[in-house]
Amino acid sequence: MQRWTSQLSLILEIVYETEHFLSAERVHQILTQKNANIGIATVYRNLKKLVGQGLISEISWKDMKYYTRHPFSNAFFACEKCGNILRIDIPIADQTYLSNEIGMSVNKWNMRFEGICEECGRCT
Amino acid sequence: MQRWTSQLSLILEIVYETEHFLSAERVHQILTQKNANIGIATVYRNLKKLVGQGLISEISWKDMKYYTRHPFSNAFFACEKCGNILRIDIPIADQTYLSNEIGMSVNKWNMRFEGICEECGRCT
DNA sequence: TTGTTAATGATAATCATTATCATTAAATAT
DNA sequence: ATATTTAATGATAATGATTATCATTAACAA
Repeated sequence: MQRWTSQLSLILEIVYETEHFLSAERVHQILTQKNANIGIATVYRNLKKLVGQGLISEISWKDMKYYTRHPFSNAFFACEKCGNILRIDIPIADQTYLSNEIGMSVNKWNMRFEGICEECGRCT
Repeated sequence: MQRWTSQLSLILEIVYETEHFLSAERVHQILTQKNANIGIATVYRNLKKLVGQGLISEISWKDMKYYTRHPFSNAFFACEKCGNILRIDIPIADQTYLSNEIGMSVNKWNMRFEGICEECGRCT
């Protein structure tokens, strides 16, 4: 059976209070800032577990994995300059709309966009 | 300046004659089958170079990178039943349209859909 | 044909992630 | 409340895909 540990709780909390994507290392950083002394292995373990339970979701970009509180399907924008990964909401990202557009029943999707984010675009 | 080597040529050829995604290791395997004795480091190096030149494109899936002859941006549909990965063309996948929709300049995108394909849907 | 230097190949290094294992602490039974 | 069971933790070693290093090779221009 599964045990609800304080570590798991804290990690879930951090992912849930963040709108965008976090790497495992970033989660560990935040934990340290909060004076929670949790081993990096436990962070990796619990993020993986939470994905398995469908509470959060995971994407791969370049050489790392990133996590977000939005389970399942996501659209995200990765800035080529600052490296931030922003979750975005786009109207086309609708299950029914997509199924019609594609002509097959879509259960899950993942859209990755790369470019220059608003902030980086402003300060050329 | 850049040099057109026999190794680069062979690697590009292999990616171009394959419709699906290939890992670096798979490319190396195929090279070996063709009796081309090319070091694995060269395979990685040249795949990366070809991506940089926009001749092929790269995705990250789980813990590995995969390469396809379709440059830059791709839409794929993975059938959960038969496991086939179909490359699809969808009208929403237009650079300008997407940039407007998202509000940031999109240079590159990648869409992965998962569900039941037409054929599998027909013969429930 | 020769000189320059980018590319190669063998392999060591890197680095994100996972496995190991002794110890700790949830959850359950007493 | 206490003891028991065993999943979870934390420190760290191991893994594995990818990248860096460097002596050697081979494109390509002169």
